[in-house]
Amino acid sequence: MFRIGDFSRLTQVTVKALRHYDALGLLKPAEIDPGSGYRYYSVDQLPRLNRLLALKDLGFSLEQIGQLLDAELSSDQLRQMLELRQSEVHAQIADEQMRLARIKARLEQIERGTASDGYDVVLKRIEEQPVASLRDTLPSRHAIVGLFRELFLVQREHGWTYWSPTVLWHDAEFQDEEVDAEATIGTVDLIPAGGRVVGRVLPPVESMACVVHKGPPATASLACETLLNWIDANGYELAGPERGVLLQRGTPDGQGWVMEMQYPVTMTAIGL
Amino acid sequence: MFRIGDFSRLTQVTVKALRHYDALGLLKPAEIDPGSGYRYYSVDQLPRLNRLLALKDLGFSLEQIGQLLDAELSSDQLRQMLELRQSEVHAQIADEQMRLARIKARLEQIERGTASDGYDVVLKRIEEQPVASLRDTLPSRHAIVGLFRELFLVQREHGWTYWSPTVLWHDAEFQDEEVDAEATIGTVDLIPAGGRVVGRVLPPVESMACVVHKGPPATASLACETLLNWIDANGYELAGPERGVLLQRGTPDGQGWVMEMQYPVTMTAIGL
DNA sequence: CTTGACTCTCCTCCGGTAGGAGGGTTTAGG
DNA sequence: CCTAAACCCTCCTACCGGAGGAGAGTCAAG
Repeated sequence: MFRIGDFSRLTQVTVKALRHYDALGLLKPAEIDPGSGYRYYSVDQLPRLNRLLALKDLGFSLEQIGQLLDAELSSDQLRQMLELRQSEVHAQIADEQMRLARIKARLEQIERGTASDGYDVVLKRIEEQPVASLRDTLPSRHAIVGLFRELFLVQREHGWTYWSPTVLWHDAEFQDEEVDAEATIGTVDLIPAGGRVVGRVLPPVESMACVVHKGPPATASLACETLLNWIDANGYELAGPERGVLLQRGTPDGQGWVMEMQYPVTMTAIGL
Repeated sequence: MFRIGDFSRLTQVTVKALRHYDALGLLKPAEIDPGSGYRYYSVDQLPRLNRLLALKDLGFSLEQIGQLLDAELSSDQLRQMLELRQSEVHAQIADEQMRLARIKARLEQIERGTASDGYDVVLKRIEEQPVASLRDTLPSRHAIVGLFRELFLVQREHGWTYWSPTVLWHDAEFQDEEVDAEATIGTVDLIPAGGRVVGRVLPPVESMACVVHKGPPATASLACETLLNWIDANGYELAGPERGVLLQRGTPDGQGWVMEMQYPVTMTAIGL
């Protein structure tokens, strides 16, 4: 019979942990002195403790270990739990490797001196969204202003409430002539059919890489660049039309503008 | 200005989290209504929140993020923190992969039907230990009994207190003739020089793979087998003499014996 | 004016211990 | 027999990043 300190030295398990396992019912001491409350352990308990430690090493929680220790596990059930655990660990490793990729990308950014001040890329889910939409082929990207002017004319005419003016660039690659652009505003009002402005629902996007750009729309190129670098460096690829969301309209002299550039992405085959 | 719920929808960050960041001083709302306590956020706060989220994605704690956000980080300091983080993530991935290996080994054990009932391998550090030692070349492993008999004769003669009778098998490979064996007992008493029994200190072992075997010493072969399988399956290799520690002496009819088999191990080159 | 959606603060919970306060017990030596 | 050191006990708090809920107050639309 060992006192808790001796048993702790024997097994390399801290006294605190042994008491904790006792409290959780995972490893009751062979005997407890009713007078002093001292715990006394016997060598017979070593196998149980070792099983506990082995399961802990496999990453099971103490609660799960409690079930596994007492449940006289059929080897089939044990296998199931192990397989579950295996896939969990797999998932976690994948997670950590992606994190590592992000850190590396960041470090490389610093090495290259591409400061990308204030641009931080965030990956998020975008919900589907009902919009009033006006799509056309434009001579250049700048012409998007005219498209929105036309859209807002219709909006004011019907008195629709709206939010988040958003442009979608439908061209697979960047170009500055014959641009396929779509101007949209979020709204729940009914859009009459037959006009140039149509009602539709923007599809949800599972993975949208986003940066916020403060400044007039024309100065957003560095933001876009940062975003594209990030996407490349982290093993993603473009998976749909780029969006530009106007979060706050500024003044004509360039003050107060805030917009968010959004690129739908998926993992590349390499990343998986 | 957004109320917390709207800001939450905009950024995909839960209301709870936003309040938490406020409490920690990571992201104070642009304005708080003194009457109602309502938090109001502005688009100007998006860049800061995005930076926070980006750092969180890299695995920094909120406390670290607090420093990074406010410290006007020199890019050099940032790089150092990123590199530190990188090595931490590396270490964690290595950890998880070893865990995965252990789980796989366990699953394979089940597949093979090698039940290995009650044998659970534990890796621990063994401290250095002063012992009285008697080493000799034996005709067979069984002859270890005679070696211990001689050792205990000397022990009783001097009245040494002792603990943990331990045998060390010095042969690099298993053999059953001309066995190089060492019988030891832990003791702090002074061992006189000149006799067959000598005093020495067993070296500490960083990684000792151990199993506890209940039953007389002669029946320990399954335990050893389990241990060797485990060592192989988990990417370790033998790194020193095998030890057998007698934890509880039983009766001659085989009742009450408890011993621990110990193999010093190191990672194989592959494992690293 | 009501209703329903929204917000506030404050509390507990998760896991697996670590650390410490405050007090009792055992053991070895003088 | 006495004392000091080492050991043990229980109970409380802290860590991390929130989630969940209670109970109460606030806002906007009809």
